[in-house]
Amino acid sequence: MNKEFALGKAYKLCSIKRIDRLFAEGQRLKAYPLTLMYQETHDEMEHTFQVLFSVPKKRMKHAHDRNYVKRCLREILRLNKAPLEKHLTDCHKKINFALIYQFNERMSYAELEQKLIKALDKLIIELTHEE
RNA sequence: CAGGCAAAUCAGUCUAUCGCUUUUUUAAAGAGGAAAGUCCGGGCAGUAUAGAGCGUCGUACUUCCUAACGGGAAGGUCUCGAGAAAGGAAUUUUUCGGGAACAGAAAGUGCCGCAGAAAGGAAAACUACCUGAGCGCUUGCGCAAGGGAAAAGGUGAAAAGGUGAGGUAAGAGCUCACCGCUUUGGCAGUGAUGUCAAAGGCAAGGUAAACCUUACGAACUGAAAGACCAAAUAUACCGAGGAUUGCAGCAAUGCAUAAAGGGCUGCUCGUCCAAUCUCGGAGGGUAGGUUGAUGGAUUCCAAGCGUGAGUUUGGAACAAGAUAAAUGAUAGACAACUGCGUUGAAUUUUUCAACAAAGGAUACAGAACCCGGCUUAUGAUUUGCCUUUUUU
Repeated sequence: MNKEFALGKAYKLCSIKRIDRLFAEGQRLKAYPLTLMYQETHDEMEHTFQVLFSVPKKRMKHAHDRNYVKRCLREILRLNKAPLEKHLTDCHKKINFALIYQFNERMSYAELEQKLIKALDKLIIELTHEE
């Protein structure tokens, strides 16, 4: 089976300690309506990055709306993660990052796709700059 | 045609591509009627607990159902609206549809604005009514202290039983009939209550969603509860083994080292204790993981019992288990439904049947230990009842 587009459990950032550290020490990258928190790491991981999706309850009151946005984000990342993965493999880097949705209403899949791809491009540029 | 109430059913299906979670991994399964609000009640778990009382909180017509409830079923009472019947009237009976925080006001305390003469002590005399000491004179009229009187007027949510008659100076349950009320007793009912009879001239108005009284119930916490496994690191503890020195000083001692002190002895050796190092064990326990946690007051079907909520017996089924939290995204098709139109029949407003362009799933909403309820949100269809409007 072609695993090119898979985004399984190993990609998920689950450890509470790592999440705490990410939010305490990580760097912030704004790409409205999304915010990325990212941090280079040396933890043992199967893949080049681990990610978590967050939609604040403050902004989206209903659970079904939050679920919808998270699903869309996950789906888009799944389909568009290739460039990021390639870059990280080339540089021999590993990162943890969080995707935070900072908008008060639901967006369509197409809109979100556009925004997220932009954000990922920005992230790659930032990572290059750091070197 | 529109609106309201009640009940029932459903909450899209299929295909392709790329994915997610779980498990017994060539495969199978994967959100709701409210998963929601977290408002009640239980299970489950931990902690506490001799018994009793006070306090606090909750509940409040009756009986029943239930694991339990503040939930439900059946019944009762009162009350509101509409209608009908009896009667001269007061009033009573009855039908249909709603509503009730529906225990106690004769244990005690508090409160009852404005209006009104008087609003709780069985109160109160403004107008009008009756009587009239006395005064004035035109001698049968006027004024009038005081007294009688709750019948009429007026005020109020409410004026102290009602209607009719007798009675009286005028009046009054003062007396009588009927109605209502209260008390007592009989009968019916498991009971709330109902009904019949007798007695009482009728007495202590409302407010308990004011304090309060009475009866019944409640120990507290909450799945982040609780139980278990357990790396790394450090280690009070246990066992085995190693090492126990160097420098300064007469010595005490000081310095160094991971550590090198004390008992037995005059001293050395030895041995014991302590300290220290290495290895092993053990314990608690962090990261992390397992469990709790999905087979149950379960669901469906049938039969019996019960007015009913329910319940008993038999048979069948296993139906999400995630944990920064899965159950999705994209594209297409189908279908419920709406139906521009076309054809046929009855007919010539229209009705019924068939075909059908086009539109076409859109509402409320996402399990977080599990159940029973309640409440709220909400799309569509069907059935029943009620109301309004228009047309014939």
